[in-house]
Amino acid sequence: MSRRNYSQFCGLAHALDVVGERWTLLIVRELGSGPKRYTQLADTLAGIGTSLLATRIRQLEADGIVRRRLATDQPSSTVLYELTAAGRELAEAIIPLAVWGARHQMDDADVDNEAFRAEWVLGFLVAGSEGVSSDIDGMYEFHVDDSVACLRVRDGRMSVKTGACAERADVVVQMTRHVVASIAAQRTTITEAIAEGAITTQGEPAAVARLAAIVDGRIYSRLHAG
Amino acid sequence: MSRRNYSQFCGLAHALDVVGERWTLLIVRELGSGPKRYTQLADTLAGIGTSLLATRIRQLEADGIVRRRLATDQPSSTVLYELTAAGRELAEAIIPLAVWGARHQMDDADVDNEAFRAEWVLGFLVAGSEGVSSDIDGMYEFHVDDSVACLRVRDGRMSVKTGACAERADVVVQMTRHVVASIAAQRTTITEAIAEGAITTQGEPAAVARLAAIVDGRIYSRLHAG
DNA sequence: CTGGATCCAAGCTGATACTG
DNA sequence: CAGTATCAGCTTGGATCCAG
Repeated sequence: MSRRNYSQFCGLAHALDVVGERWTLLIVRELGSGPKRYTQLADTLAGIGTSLLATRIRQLEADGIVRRRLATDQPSSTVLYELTAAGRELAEAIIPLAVWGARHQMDDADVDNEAFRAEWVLGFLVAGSEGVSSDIDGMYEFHVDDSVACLRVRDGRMSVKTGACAERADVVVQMTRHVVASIAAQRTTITEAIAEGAITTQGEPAAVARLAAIVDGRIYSRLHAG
Repeated sequence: MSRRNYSQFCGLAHALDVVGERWTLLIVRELGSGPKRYTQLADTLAGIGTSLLATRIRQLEADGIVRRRLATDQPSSTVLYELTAAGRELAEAIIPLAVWGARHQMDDADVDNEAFRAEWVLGFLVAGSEGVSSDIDGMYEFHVDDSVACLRVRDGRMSVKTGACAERADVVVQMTRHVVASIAAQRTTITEAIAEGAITTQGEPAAVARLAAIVDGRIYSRLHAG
């Protein structure tokens, strides 16, 4: 009944005792961009199988990382899964790992053969809140191929949500996944890509420039630090 | 032959394709505190089994995270495993996850029944280099129960090594694992523990105070941020 | 000291079928 | 829609023994 565990008095070992099994961290990633329904998770996590997904969610609930909630605005008794406070901290804690993966383990060959979502690639922009000055606020809508996600910056913190922005976005940008791949791999910057026309933008030029500064500054301070 | 993979164009998914299997990240953690021999790894990672360890090391080598090297100062042809540049970046990227685990998933009940090493608990002090002003240098030797590790701070960066400091340490501190557990869980600070006599110190009072400020400041800025 | 080989147990995948 | 149940087949992991 009790899961396999490492039995080491070490933060990493304890973290992996809880979220080290296959699929578990990807579920946390999914819920990091807003509450989701069971079938939404099953769709996005292609290959998990309904039985294993149910098991993983149960484990995450038992460990206080995920909470189930009844959607109030939905017609029937639709269940929503959302992160607890500890779960949100976990979702932030894995961002450096995601950035590492984007930088070191993703190459162009993958782009066309893999599943893709805009919110997955926005994730690495949310790398910590301390770098963004708290007077920059904004809603930025990203269209990558046919996928849409919303990046919100407020009070020096960033958050990502699946789908279009709820309110009107300050800036709407459109690009292909190949452009995203180039930026992730640091072969180009968002500023360059906009200048070259690889990214089309709608919105005030000042707001666009602000977004570009955030993203490029973020990427460089993060990845060129080491 | 090729490993199971998630097939998602996402940094986290790609990172987990490479280091998501059981034991892999713990091997990276071990090599984060200095190069190690095969048997050292096998000893520390109790339960892994020699065959699986060999497989994991081979995978990490193939993925450019670990490199093998012949120890020049050793008698025979002893092999040493060490992290590559990408591996060191990975070791840094998983520190927030380790901090999360220490904060949320470790409680007192574990302390006596689990394996323990001083370098494991020093790991969460190394949480990023940007917080330490670059004029603080020092070598701090930690004795926790019978385990010894060395924390070095230089040029605003921290690093952890297994065993006693190579050079003479500025400060030597001695404590039990229970005190470490209390600090990790934020039930006390290192400053308080020293004042109460739960930690004994050797070295100049000014250097001790500097260490205390580093550790306590680091913990609080990291964990009270969210 | 560094692993390879082996055997068995545990975990994962995929499919299908069934319930409130 | 939101799961649970089951089951066969495959892949991984664990433990022990053994070889260069």
